[in-house]
Amino acid sequence: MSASASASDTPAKAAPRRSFRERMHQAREDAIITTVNRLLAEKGYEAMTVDEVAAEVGIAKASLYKHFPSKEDLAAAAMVRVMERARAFIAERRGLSAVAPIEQLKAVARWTMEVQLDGEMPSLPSENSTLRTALIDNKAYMDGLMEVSDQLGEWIGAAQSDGSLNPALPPIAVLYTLYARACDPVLGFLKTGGLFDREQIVDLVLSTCFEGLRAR
Amino acid sequence: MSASASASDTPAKAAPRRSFRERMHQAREDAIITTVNRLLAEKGYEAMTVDEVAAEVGIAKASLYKHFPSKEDLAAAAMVRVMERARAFIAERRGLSAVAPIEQLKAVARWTMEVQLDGEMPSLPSENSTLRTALIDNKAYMDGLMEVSDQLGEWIGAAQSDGSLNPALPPIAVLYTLYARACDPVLGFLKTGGLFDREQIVDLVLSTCFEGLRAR
DNA sequence: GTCTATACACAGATAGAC
DNA sequence: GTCTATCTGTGTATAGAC
Repeated sequence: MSASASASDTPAKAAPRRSFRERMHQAREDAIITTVNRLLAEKGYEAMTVDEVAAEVGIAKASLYKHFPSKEDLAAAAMVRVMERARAFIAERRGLSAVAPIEQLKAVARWTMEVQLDGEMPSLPSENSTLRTALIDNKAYMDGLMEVSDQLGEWIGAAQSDGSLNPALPPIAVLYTLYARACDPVLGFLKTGGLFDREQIVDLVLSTCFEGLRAR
Repeated sequence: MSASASASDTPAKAAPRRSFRERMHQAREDAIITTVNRLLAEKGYEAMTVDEVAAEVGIAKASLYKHFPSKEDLAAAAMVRVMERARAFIAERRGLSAVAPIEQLKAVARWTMEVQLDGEMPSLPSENSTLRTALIDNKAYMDGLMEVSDQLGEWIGAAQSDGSLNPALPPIAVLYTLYARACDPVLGFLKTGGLFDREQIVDLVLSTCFEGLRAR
């Protein structure tokens, strides 16, 4: 209804102009999600406050609520975006068909750990949080999770078939182990220690993950 | 001053009677810590409320604050007790001098994971929480942590010397990797999946930890 | 030391003007 | 959609009687 109020736009340019506004809108929401993402990575869902988010983004709290109806949706949006990034990364790797499956899995684990080290991995408090249930009801998140899991599952199966990945391990356990790298506290511990640089830390944890602690 | 008000006690029995009261006091605090421990494991520090603790223990919130001056102290007490349990476990294992060092490390990792699976491992939110700083100022906790780390460090060094543990890994990285088993989300994931029983889960994660994902 | 009742602060969420 | 101002619930912590 109010859409035709300012209908004096030239028909040819109507679409671009609305597109521009939507781009602005999208950019604002992107900035919000980026902030939420960082805060979620730093302090977790419970400790993050909406006031804080609004302050860091530089807008009023009420404005935030025009974009996202609740704190849960705010956090869920951040989780969805990370899942999208993961999907994009995997889709890109998928093109490299010459790479061995186990190397693909290592690449994904490495990417996950780098994201966490960069403070961009919103770690959800492992057990029963209100956020958990919200995510389960979030179609975008669950779809992304399923797609990522499917692709990883393929690589896991292939790696077990070609003998590079331990065939005795249930694929689901391997999948969970890879996901767990996203919130592995060892990365933060080693980073705080200050003895190793970013690449060394990732290499170390990647080694313990795939090669194990025991000598070979 | 008021201590001598009811000084009609027979001198011989004075100590036992005060001991009894202290036992009651200790038992109450133990019950509190047990509840805190469980809630901390279930929902984490931020999500746990003092009201909840009081309700589950079955006493008034004000009474709780007579035992522990703040929520942080409450949580810290639970962390200290777990650390004490770890120290006790390690001290016990220390007596088994015939056991290979790497088996000692595995035993500790196994114990840690079992405690977590039993919902008795209060996982502190990995990053900067108010609880973290409180623990650093807690002498009992830090002393326990140091002692545990020292003993594990000895076993790690011995295991690397006898060639069972990968000598290329920095001991500190091994230590952190073992500590990380206390909050490994893979345990909970596999438990929720319902496909494996408790022992299978522990064996699986212990295997991925020491043997790695890659085939040997 | 235990209770009931309450102070105090702050978080999530809204109202309503512009 | 953005703002200021506010409502409402809830959480930590205390007061004060017993």
